Amino acid sequence: MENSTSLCSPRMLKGFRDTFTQEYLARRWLVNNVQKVYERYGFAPIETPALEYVDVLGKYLPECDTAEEGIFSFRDLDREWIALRYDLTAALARLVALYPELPKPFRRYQLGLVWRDEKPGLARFREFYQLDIDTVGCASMQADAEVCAVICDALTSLGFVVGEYQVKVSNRKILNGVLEKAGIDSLDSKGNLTEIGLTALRAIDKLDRIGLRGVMELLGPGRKDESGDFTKGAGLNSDQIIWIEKFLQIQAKSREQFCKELDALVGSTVIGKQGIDELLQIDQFLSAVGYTNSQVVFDPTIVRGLSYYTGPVFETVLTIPYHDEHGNERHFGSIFSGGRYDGLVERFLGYKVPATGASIGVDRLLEAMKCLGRINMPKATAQVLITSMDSQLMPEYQKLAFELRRAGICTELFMEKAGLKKQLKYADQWDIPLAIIVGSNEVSQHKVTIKDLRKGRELASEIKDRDEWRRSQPAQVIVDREALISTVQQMLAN
RNA sequence: GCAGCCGUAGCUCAGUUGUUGGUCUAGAGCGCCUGACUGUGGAUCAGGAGGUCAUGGGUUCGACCCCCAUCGGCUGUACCA
Repeated sequence: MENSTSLCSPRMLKGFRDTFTQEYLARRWLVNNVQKVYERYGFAPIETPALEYVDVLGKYLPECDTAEEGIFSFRDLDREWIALRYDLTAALARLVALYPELPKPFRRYQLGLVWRDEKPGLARFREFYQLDIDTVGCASMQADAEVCAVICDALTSLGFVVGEYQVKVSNRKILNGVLEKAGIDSLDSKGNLTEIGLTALRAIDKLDRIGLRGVMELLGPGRKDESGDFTKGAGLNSDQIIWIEKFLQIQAKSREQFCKELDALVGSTVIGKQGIDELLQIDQFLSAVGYTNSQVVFDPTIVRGLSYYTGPVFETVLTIPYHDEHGNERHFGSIFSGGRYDGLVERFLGYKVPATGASIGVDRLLEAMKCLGRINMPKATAQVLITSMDSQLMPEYQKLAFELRRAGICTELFMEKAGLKKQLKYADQWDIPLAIIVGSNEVSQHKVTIKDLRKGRELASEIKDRDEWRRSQPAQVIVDREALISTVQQMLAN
């Protein structure tokens, strides 16, 4: 035996996962459904590399000659800084800039792994899938409204009904209007967010976690959480905070009503007015095609990722709660988010290219659906296991297997030497629904035995006498060899 | 990054407790393997395999238990383009 200290430990990077069949099939089902919805709107699939130059991703720090934290980066043979992509949007901007001849609007969707070198947590990984949809080169609010509609349709295709999800929409221009109204310089001369504006937006973004009072503390001097940690605030005065509080507390029965309330608050600022107009246009489209206020709602507390959004922002939540291991009621985080980013391509081309889109957190949504019992996938693809208890009969088993496969039935043949008991247990462990048993008895009578393991499992609770149970075998049938395929098809069907 | 809690079998954990470190060559449940059942999974019963008590050092006659360090995990918080 090797000394155990000389063995290599099969360890794995934290925040990375192996995906087994059950989860793989569930993800494939989810992705297929959503992609079909995307295509129904005329979006087309593309793919881009996993690696990009760090400066293209916008993450190069020239003064340090290194990449920003939070991304996986390294140098290649040419000593160039490159990195694994942390989202799909940066690559889309690069793509649009690299192929200016692409007819606009350019409407694409993309499924891909992205990587972030951050602290992993509950349903937070360092490698995960995103499934993005974007329209590039269309400034109309109809494109933004369409994104909301796509989100609703995608969730519908996964079995969610109205009332189980909510697309929350706000607009960065409104937030800027509120800050302006409160006398906060949120934008500098180039239109970028200032430090104080950034801190204020971060505070607002935390509303769902720390509550209104927590947000107010963060807007003012700062906040101490229950662990005793202190977070420095934005240092706003109470008059300024009241403006923001008024804004956050807007509640309206409808999107239109929300815009009215908003108008009273920030309609007097140019940027705020613009933001309200944009929301009204989105409402117009959505209302015209029947997306109700319970599906898409205007919500002042939505902020989204801090830098590149320039207009409407979206965030989708599941309104169904779930219960954690302690029995506490909890809610899933945002599963489908995005917004308008008219400035992203400007970095490459020198002029603005309007763009809007959204991204599904595939793994997070999958996790939620698993929690809710909305996805149930088998552990294996085989529907039938042909047991082999007599090696002399192997040619016959092979024939059975190929007949079933030619009929389109996923079939596995047990090839190892093992007792029937072990083989049936194997089928049971992998959730294979049917087992075929053929021994000398069956061969001499030109029959096959087909055992329904799912049905057997159900009936097992009624077992009283084992011998009796074994003699009667209620979950299996013996049929003519010729009737194999039709019987299997019939048994799989119900 | 900061703070708190934790690390004993494949998994979930017991054992360490305010007068104490010796009973531990360390247990349970689940899972796994074998058999009762020479051709039948899930029930029942019997048996079996599986642990350098995270790692390294220290205190001690003696450490799973006390002290220090390291590593790993969980939770909260910060950051998250």
